[in-house]
Amino acid sequence: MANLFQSVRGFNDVLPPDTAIWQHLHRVANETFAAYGYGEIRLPLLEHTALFSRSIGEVTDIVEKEMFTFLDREGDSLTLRPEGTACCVRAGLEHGLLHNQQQRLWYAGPMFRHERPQAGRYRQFHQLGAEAYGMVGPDIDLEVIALSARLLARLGLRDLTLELNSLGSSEARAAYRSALIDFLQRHESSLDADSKRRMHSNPLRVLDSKSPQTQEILRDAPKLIDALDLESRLHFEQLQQGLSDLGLPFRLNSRLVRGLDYYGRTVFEWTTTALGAQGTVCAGGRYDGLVTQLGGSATPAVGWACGIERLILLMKAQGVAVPDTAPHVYLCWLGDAAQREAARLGEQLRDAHPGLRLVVNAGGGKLAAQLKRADRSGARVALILGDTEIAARTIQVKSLRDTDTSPASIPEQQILPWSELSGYVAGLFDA
RNA sequence: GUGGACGUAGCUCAGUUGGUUAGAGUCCCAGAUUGUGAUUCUGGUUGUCGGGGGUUCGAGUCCCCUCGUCCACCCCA
Repeated sequence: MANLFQSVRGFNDVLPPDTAIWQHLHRVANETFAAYGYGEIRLPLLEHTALFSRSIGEVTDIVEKEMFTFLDREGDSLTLRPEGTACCVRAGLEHGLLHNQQQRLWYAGPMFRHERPQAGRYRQFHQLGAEAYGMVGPDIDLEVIALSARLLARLGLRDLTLELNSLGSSEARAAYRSALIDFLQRHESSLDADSKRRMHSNPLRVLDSKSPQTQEILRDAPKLIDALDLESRLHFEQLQQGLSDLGLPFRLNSRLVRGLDYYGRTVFEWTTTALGAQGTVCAGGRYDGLVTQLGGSATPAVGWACGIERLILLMKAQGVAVPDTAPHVYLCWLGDAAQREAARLGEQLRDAHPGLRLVVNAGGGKLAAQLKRADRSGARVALILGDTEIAARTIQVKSLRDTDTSPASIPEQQILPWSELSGYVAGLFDA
């Protein structure tokens, strides 16, 4: 059947088997951020367009061609947020969170970029981010990286690489930038087309080029690491020392740069080879200039963002176990009297056991059909209530799964008086 | 945004050089079993062949346009 409507391209639904993974991820994120004293900030999806063009950079691809921007009824230019950091700084300034103080914040939610969709890259995608304000030293860089490492580990992800680089102070970077442009101009004829274009718009990104020929030329290019100012070099060395102290392995990558203009000094990425071209799962760095750029007083800041869809793809690829959400119990009934009794018993059991997941059969059906639903629901046991049971104030308990994991094995089928039902059910979960 | 592959039942897919009424498995429903699932057997339902246009006596099959998915690039989380 051809559907009358379908979702907008790159905007996806998340359906029940998958929502369990999303919920698990959010639960783990919540706990991990709490473990480091980070508070959640909830931000609107829509901002004034200028917020992003001023922070991300006028000539970046995001601002030039990827934003969902429109005029509202009053003629104001609004944009669905393409990233969270600028929004977070805006909120921090608006509510006075950043002036002369420290803040540890995190956020999660949808972001919007008008790109050609691909697995792990959608027009509405979701990010999970950390932001720390008001701390200059490498200790906070270390903290946010350790936090990201712990989050990824708690999600059960393996074989990730932490890549690390320093972009230096803005002065050092500006000097390096012109040195690099000089170098690139001398080799312009040998560069690939993309790099020629980027040479002027964002020369640092040429370092990232995938063209082997360009990479060959870049071997003789001036190195960013050699251009670092003394203070940035010290900062970077102390961060590396800290990572070693915590036993967090990393790989120095002098080609690691950022697409967004506001980064300086520390930049890092967690990458995987398991996701094709969408290999970056988490990326971040320091952006000491951003708060000033958006009208606040000078405030150092460092943070990162994870792509939730990519984390979930990776969790699936690596077969990460997610807590079971199947019901514990499926209650079958036969006849009108049993139906009423089943509804009453179901509510009673839910009162007694707030963690219990219990489905009461609905929509009728003969016992075979009800048991089939019970089986397909994933429930561990089915309860059966008919006229015979009601007369005796009992209920039949039928085991639907092999329970070889529990030493006190459940007999396949037994009859329990109502008075013992609650105690029996308690043994089915939270073990 | 650029290049390429693919769209057939709810799901996974077959469908010959264009040829009658488009198939399989699975799922779902019913029965074998008036109250016992997952196994078995029998029967049944499910399609504007992504959409529109064209060529043809005839199009799932060929052509054009369009929408969508995927892969790579670009970019990025």
